[in-house]
Amino acid sequence: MPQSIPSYSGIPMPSLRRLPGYHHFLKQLTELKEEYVSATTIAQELKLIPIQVRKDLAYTGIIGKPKVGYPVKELIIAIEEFLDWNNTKKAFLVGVGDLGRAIIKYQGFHKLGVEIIAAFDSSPEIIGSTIGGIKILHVDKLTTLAKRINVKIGIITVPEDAAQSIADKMIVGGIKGLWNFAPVKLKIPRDIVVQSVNLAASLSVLCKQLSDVIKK
Amino acid sequence: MPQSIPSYSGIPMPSLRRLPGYHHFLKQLTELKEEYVSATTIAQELKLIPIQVRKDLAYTGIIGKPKVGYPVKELIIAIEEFLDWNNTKKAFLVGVGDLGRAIIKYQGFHKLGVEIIAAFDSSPEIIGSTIGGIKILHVDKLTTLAKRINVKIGIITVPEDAAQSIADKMIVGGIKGLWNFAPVKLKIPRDIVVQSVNLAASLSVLCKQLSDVIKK
DNA sequence: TAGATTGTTAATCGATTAACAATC
DNA sequence: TAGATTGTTAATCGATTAACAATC
Repeated sequence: MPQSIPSYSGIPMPSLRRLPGYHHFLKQLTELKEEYVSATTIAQELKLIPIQVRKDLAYTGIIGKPKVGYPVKELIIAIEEFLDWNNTKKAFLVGVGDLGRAIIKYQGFHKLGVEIIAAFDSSPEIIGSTIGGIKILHVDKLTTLAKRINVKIGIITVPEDAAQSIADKMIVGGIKGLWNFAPVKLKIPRDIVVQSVNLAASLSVLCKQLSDVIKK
Repeated sequence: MPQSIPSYSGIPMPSLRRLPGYHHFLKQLTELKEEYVSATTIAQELKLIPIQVRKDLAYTGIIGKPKVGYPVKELIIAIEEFLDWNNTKKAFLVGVGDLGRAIIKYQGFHKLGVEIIAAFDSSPEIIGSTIGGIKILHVDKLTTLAKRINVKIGIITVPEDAAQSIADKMIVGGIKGLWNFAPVKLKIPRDIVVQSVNLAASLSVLCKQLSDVIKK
């Protein structure tokens, strides 16, 4: 089997990943009171080509006007609907180190419809404290609480060796989507969705490109 | 122009991104004192298929033995050499918030050959202090210091609106590779390499897959 | 109107996967 | 030896890019 992913709605993964970038730029345009925007303009800003932008946007169901472009407000809404940002999803975060703290405090995920309800750790010093309005609880409460509150997303910011066991607990608690920052390939059932943020991969690519460029 | 990337050594980007994962698994094998490993074994562990593993590994120049597999130690070295991990590269980090702190403290990047030499911020409260053995300096010193010490990598962990100007400073300072955590498309000259960690894209993909799975 | 832009259908390109001979 | 595994060459698949008619 390949690195096959649970059926998602026909959109290619790269297109899906580009959509938030379009949204971001469109939001800037609304501040400038622009009513319409062309694929050409978007492409220039994001260093893409117009045809690619049109293809990507088409997946959201938006319909543009020839000669005019896309209606900015409608397009923003189309992207948000498509990405399901309006549907708030509850999330638990486990592992309140610096990275966990950064994610808890960062306001930007609300607009993606993700709301961190509680955070968990195993260290007695921080359990009971509050960060960015979020209570830090003991990991042991994770599973039962997840079940009770019907939490859908689990954010894993624990060290590598704890990641799998935390993932297991989350899954038992009924969590369906994992956002994983630990450098591990999580072993999970088919019906669970995972996105891993692979920092080592990203930095390695940078180093490799750098050494190639310099060598040349 | 597409999202074209500076000439890197013929390896496809997806293969390049998978290499650190292979390395990680191989390191575990050495602890178990395994001498050889087959593509099949690696594939199972990382949920890939053997042929893909063989193709990826071939880029490093490793030569395996039919029927036996790949020599683990040699393979580890081949990956490290290929990714240029043995060649230590100096890095500056700008933006000492929680995320910046997390990256400074994280030990794992040393093995990728990246050494954070100094960190920068604009907030007087933390300038002068030390985090994880790293001095926090004022951003104004960034450019001249980068030039003097010959720093190659810049890590950008500042808020969105500061990212571009920091990138500019880094480039003036002679930095050639940017590791960017701000949700911005940086505008940079051709000879500069960028890897952006796009958290919004990652989380959006998760949300979309989740809503598709649940809807079904 | 003329020209810019959309959306559709086709062509290209590159990564993944398959087939298979070579080999330990 | 027989069978598992590598590495190479070919086929497939999917994303990107091109071509072009439709249209405001």
